[in-house]
Amino acid sequence: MQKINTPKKAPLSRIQEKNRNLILKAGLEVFSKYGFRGSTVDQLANAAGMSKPNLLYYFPSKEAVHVALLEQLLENWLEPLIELGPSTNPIDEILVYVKKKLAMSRAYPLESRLYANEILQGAPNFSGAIKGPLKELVDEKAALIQSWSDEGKIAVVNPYHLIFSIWSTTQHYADFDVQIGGILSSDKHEITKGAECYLEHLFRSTLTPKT
Amino acid sequence: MQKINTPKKAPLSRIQEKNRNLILKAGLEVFSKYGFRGSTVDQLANAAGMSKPNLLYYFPSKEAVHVALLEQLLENWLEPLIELGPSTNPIDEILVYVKKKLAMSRAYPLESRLYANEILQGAPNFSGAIKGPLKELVDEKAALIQSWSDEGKIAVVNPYHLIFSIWSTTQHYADFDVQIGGILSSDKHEITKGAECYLEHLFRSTLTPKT
DNA sequence: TGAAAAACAAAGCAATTGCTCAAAAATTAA
DNA sequence: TTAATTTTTGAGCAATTGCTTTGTTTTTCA
Repeated sequence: MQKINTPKKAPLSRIQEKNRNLILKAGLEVFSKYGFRGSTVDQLANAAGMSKPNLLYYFPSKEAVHVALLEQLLENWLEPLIELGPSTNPIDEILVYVKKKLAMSRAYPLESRLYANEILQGAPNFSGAIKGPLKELVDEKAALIQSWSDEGKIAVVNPYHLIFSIWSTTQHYADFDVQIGGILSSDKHEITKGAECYLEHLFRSTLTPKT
Repeated sequence: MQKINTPKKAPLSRIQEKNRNLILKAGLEVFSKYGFRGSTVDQLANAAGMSKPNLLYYFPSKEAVHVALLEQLLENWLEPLIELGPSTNPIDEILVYVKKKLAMSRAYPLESRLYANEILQGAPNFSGAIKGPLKELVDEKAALIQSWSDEGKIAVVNPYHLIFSIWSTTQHYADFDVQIGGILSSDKHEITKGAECYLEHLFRSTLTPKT
């Protein structure tokens, strides 16, 4: 099959590459903090260190920056779940997924908040991705988890709600960061260690079958 | 001690009562969907069914509506946790709390999203409440849970992270509603039942001490 | 080196923002 | 009824919004 449908893809000069990245980085900072409607092109341009018309020279509109960010986000978001696969030790396999998600919350809190903002506002630019690739992937992995459950290798749990609880507990440390920091006085590293230890216990005891 | 510090508290006429409530209801709808910065006074006035100047006759500014909502929110928010108290059966006591939180997510999704929006944006109008009343309450309940843990009545868990995981898993069903609805095809009632059943298992197995 | 192309930004556009003003309408109290 | 008070709004304010126009500067490459 030939690359027929690829629209003319000018190969991006060095300076284009650099500026697009600056803009996307700025967009991540601003959109993740204020949401799409609460962010302004002025803020984006300031954060990117360039003039407003120059920003709009690289992206046709504020929305285009947002969409580009969301598209890029989806890949990273799906990746750890994609890696969840058949294993002789399903419990550990799932726990590895939990730890990857927690590590991502810690390494990419802005991305997590960008995602949370988009979903909170009704996913106006993301509902396609949710009902498409995301749903497909989750269905596939839920079936895998269900089979482990059927074989008695893990406890009987609803695989969808299991996945939701993994998402919510791990992302919570990024999205509700301010709240957690206000309640716990420990430093970030301490919190992450506590979270990892707790979540390990939480999901291990849930997944371990009753003998 | 006399009520000396009470500022002049005009007792609100019937019409004031009605219109303030209309505005707060409108504010809940709009702010929970778009966040503070993404919402406009026009939207508020429209949703409240009154003219813009009339809305600003009852609240001095857009921010005043937002603050009033957040203040009201804090009480409802704390209530279920306040009710968590000494019990001969700590595990069930905690599970009751989980169910109350889940029920609140289902009954008041807009409130949950309003709260999530505020935290996501760095809690500009809420950090006082977090570091004050919220932290105090959580500290108190964490100590209670810790004592149960020390006495061997529940498993050894970090009580703070336990509470965070209860918050995150239950609120997830309100805040990420759109995502869940996109992945699960079941109706709302079915989802809530599944969630309740799953969370019961999740926290019961986590809290049950190893014999 | 020089001409074509790409990158940039000052100024400005109509529309929208949060909010005010002045005056009209509705309600209340005498 | 009438006068005082409360409630409501059309019009409009300066500032900000997303984006364009227009032209200048910089880079590319022959």
